Amino acid sequence: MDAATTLKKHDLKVTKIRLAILDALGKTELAKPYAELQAMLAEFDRTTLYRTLLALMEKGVIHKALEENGESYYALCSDCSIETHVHDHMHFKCTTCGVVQCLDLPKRLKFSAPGIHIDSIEVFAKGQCSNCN
Amino acid sequence: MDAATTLKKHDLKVTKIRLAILDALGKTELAKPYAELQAMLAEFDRTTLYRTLLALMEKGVIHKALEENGESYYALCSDCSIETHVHDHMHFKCTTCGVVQCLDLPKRLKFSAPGIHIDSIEVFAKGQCSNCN
DNA sequence: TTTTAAATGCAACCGTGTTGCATTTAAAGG
DNA sequence: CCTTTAAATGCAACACGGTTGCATTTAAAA
Ligand SMILES: [Mn+2]
Ligand SMILES: [Mn+2]
Ligand SMILES: [Zn+2]
Ligand SMILES: [Zn+2]
Repeated sequence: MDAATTLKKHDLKVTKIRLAILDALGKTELAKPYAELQAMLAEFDRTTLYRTLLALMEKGVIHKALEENGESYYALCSDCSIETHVHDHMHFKCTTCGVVQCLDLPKRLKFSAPGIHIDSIEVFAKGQCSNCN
Repeated sequence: MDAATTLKKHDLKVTKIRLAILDALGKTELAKPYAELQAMLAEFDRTTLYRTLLALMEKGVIHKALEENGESYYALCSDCSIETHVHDHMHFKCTTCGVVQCLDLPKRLKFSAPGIHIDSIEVFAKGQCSNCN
């Protein structure tokens, strides 16, 4: 599906920066750091980038893969909508080359603790990617 | 063990702000947001707070429990040192009252993916704490 | 083509991260 | 208890992302 169709499906107007963001994130499971997005989208005002990322996240088009040392990484969602945000995957960062990717989880995670109720679980792993080991 | 002894054990000089940070974090598994620490430690320069948090983390006295929306939460380590940083626990945030705590994991986590090597895993869960459900 | 709610650009403010440098201080050694 | 000095602290300064208000532009419905 092309970017414009994706936007329409999520009730988002088709605008230049939205197409550019989807293009920048590509079609892979790789996440991009905010600074890199900002650089690729330097023609747009950073406030617009900020609000567009918020809108795309809210509508389930993209998600924040992780936040580390004040740096945020963004990636495309595979199958989210404004009412359903499900991420059955973990996030992995290669400590050698710095690449961040979304990886499928072998099985659905299930934790419990006395007295508390868990709604969602995020997993973040670090190590070496296939190119670096 | 008192705060001064803890600092000495980790090769840290006993200073006012270090004692104050350990005092602020208390003896529990509860994590404190940076802003709250900053408010409790307003008598110190924020640069000193910044560098002291870095030093305490490096030496294994405290750890950053989580980063969410640009806000960092800090908590005491239970058994870390400068050469060994092991956190066999998950982090939990109550979406109702906002409390963040370190929770023991039932079992050691083990994930794998083709081609990659995983060194460490962090788990972050959201839900309702025992006071809020 | 007209209309209008939504999107964008711009200015402005805030808080945190980060570094350099001068001053103060913890604590080791005598 | 003094002296000494590496480490810690305070202060200034800058970078950068988050956030909001408001005026202008624009996507797309009618
Ligand atoms: Mn992801
Ligand atoms: Mn913890
Ligand atoms: Zn790598
Ligand atoms: Zn609660």
